Amino acid sequence: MTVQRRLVLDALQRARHHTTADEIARQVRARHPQIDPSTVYRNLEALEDLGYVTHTHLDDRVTRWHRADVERHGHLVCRRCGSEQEIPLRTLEPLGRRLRTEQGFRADLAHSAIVGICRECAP
Amino acid sequence: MTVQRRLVLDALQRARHHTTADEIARQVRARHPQIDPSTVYRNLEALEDLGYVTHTHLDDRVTRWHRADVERHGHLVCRRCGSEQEIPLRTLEPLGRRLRTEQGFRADLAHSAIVGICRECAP
DNA sequence: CAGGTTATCGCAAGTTCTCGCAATAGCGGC
DNA sequence: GCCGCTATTGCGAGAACTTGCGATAACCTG
Repeated sequence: MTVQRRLVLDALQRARHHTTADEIARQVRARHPQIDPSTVYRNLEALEDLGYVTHTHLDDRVTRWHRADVERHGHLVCRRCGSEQEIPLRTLEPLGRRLRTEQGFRADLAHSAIVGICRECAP
Repeated sequence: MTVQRRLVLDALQRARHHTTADEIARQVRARHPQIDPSTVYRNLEALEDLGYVTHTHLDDRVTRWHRADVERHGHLVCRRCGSEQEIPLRTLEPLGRRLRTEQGFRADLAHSAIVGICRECAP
């Protein structure tokens, strides 16, 4: 556990959840400008391998990072207005069970948000 | 419908499905090197707005493009071995209905692959 | 605690995709 | 066909990562 790795973890601790790697890099570099962004990116991956952090995919492009100990949950993202909504994993579990029994596939349904049109944007 | 747009559509027609924008740009530029990659990217978006093409997200990072007239289906991607498996949308429909009635959310369950561990990689 | 092995770091260059802008091509009305 | 308007293009710059590499720090092992 190096200094750099500690700083990445601290920044992640401070930001409540769903932070981008870029944002973390910015925070770390605000206090320690000599730390390279690539170090932050690499440490997020390393910390994920070690089980300290996880990432999810909310909207189409950016990866969001958070501590591994926060409660897991699903996401609904509206493709029209961009709103993000959290839903309990319980809602997704029936599908998880089905994929497990029918395909032998162990789905991680919290990993990617479900894209669609939210109630407010529906015609 | 400009020449460039036609070429992008043709390249997409030729590649069976799940092509990357980068690959399409490469193909188009093989014959017409003066066409800029940014034009390809912009045209994929434009063609999507026009309803000719769609994109999905398979593994974590790259966007995959395909013609809009191919049958829609879900994807299971193994995070360990990277294998991709197609599943009928029918399997995902119960969840779609549930999100619709409980949250008023119209989910597009073909848009993002479901990530997990496939049968072969399971311990 | 010295010596060697391995992991990690900072830097620089490379990828892939995005954006702003001036030039231009397509297109409808005359 | 010509004119003017708008959409589209190529180009250059830039954002957001990724990768290769030599230097350095961490960590065994005796």
